[in-house]
Amino acid sequence: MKPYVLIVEDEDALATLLEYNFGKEGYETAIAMDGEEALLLASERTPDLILLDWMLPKLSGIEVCRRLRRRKETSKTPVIMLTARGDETDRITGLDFGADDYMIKPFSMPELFARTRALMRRAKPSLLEDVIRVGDVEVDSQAFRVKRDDQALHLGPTEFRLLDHFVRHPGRVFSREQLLDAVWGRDVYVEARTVDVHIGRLRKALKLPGKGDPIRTVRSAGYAFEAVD
Amino acid sequence: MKPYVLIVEDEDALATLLEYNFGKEGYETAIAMDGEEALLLASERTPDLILLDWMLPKLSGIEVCRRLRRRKETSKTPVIMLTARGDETDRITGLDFGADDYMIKPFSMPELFARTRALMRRAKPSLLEDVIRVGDVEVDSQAFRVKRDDQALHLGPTEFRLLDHFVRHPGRVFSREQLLDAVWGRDVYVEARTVDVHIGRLRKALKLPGKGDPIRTVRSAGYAFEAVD
DNA sequence: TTTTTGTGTCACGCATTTGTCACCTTGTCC
DNA sequence: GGACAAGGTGACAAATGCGTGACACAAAAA
Repeated sequence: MKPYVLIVEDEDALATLLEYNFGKEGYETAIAMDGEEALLLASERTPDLILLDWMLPKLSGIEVCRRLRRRKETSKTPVIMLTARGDETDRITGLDFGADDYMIKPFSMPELFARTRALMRRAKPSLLEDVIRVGDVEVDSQAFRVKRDDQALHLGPTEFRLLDHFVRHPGRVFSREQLLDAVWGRDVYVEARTVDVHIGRLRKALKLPGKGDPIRTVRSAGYAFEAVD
Repeated sequence: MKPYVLIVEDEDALATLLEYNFGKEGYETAIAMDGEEALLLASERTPDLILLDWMLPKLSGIEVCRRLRRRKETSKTPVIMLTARGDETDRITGLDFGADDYMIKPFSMPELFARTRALMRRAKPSLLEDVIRVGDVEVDSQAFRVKRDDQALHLGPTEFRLLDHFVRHPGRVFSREQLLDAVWGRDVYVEARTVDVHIGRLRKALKLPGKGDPIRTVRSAGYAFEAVD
């Protein structure tokens, strides 16, 4: 559903400000207060964008960036460096340590959003698009509408978010835990089997006479959404 | 919605002056200080008009113009070139690089506004109009009048602003918080549920015998305004 | 002033949605 | 086939979200 932004910043005030503004702008956020926590959170759920402070306790921003790049999942995740004026500005400008962009504090929120969107558009355009089609299924996340074969369907909120997530990552298999993280949120506790029930409900809602089931069950692994015609 | 003007100008003083004057004239503005930023901003939100300096760092105005024309969204966006006297005036006069008009610095604001309006009227007349129609609902934001099926309706101020906002973004779902921001203002504190009450009042005010409800409730997400007949 | 109109909250009722469980079906491995 | 594990699903109580009438208060009009 929403793009997931990892904020790595040890200044409480700035971290909170970023979280507030990104939340309002429609992003899901998580905050890491130091480099180690950042790597941990990033491995728990792959972020769609990372805001990375240059000066950090435990591990420097550069080091975090380097390690993120070494991992397969985050090797291409957009990273925006946040630096204070004077932090070896020239080296930062080179961006030769793997960041995609940088902002010098203090910066304006609109500009940060602009760069954020630009980077995400480059990396994962589907995250910013409003209407996505997979096979005969069309999801409009701006109007909150779902169609199959131009037939409007009614989904509950959770089913909608679930489908939205699937449709943005077509073909990929998600475990129940991953789906819980992505659709329900990291903090709520729900039984893993609850996912099954919602998958069932989503299947029922997407059912059309003569049409196949676009959700594939991968035994002992999870579920995937695939195009059918 | 105000027309959105992208100002591409590297001279700080002129850029600020343009922003100030266009803001006062009722336009939304953004400033790009070089060619790359211009392309970035233009892709971020499609402008309704572009003021483009001829001499720019990184990418020349001509090159920017060419690239804008290549993109689908900006292929027909009006572009006014701003040139200093002597900048190969003859070639510029040809306008063969894709601009729609040009002004030689220093120029007079009223003349710039006149050309701006002329170009925008040609490209997108609806932006200059005050009355917007969605389905059978007509809103005149200048005269503060609302009609449905040519039947004049009476709305309170808040209902009017709410409808005005909706009508400018038909089909899109807005959360209560977004509506509070857009209609009440970012700074005032009102309960989110207050939006519900006003939605109810707006619905009642728009009710006409035999006519459907143009406001759609999206459970756990917000409200959207849609054309009905 | 009195009257009218508009605004923001609240509380109650109702319908939908949700998470969980229990029981059933299906798949897999020996 | 039998035994076990994993997935499907109907049922249901609880939670959630929404619509609305009522009300107090403020601002504007008369």
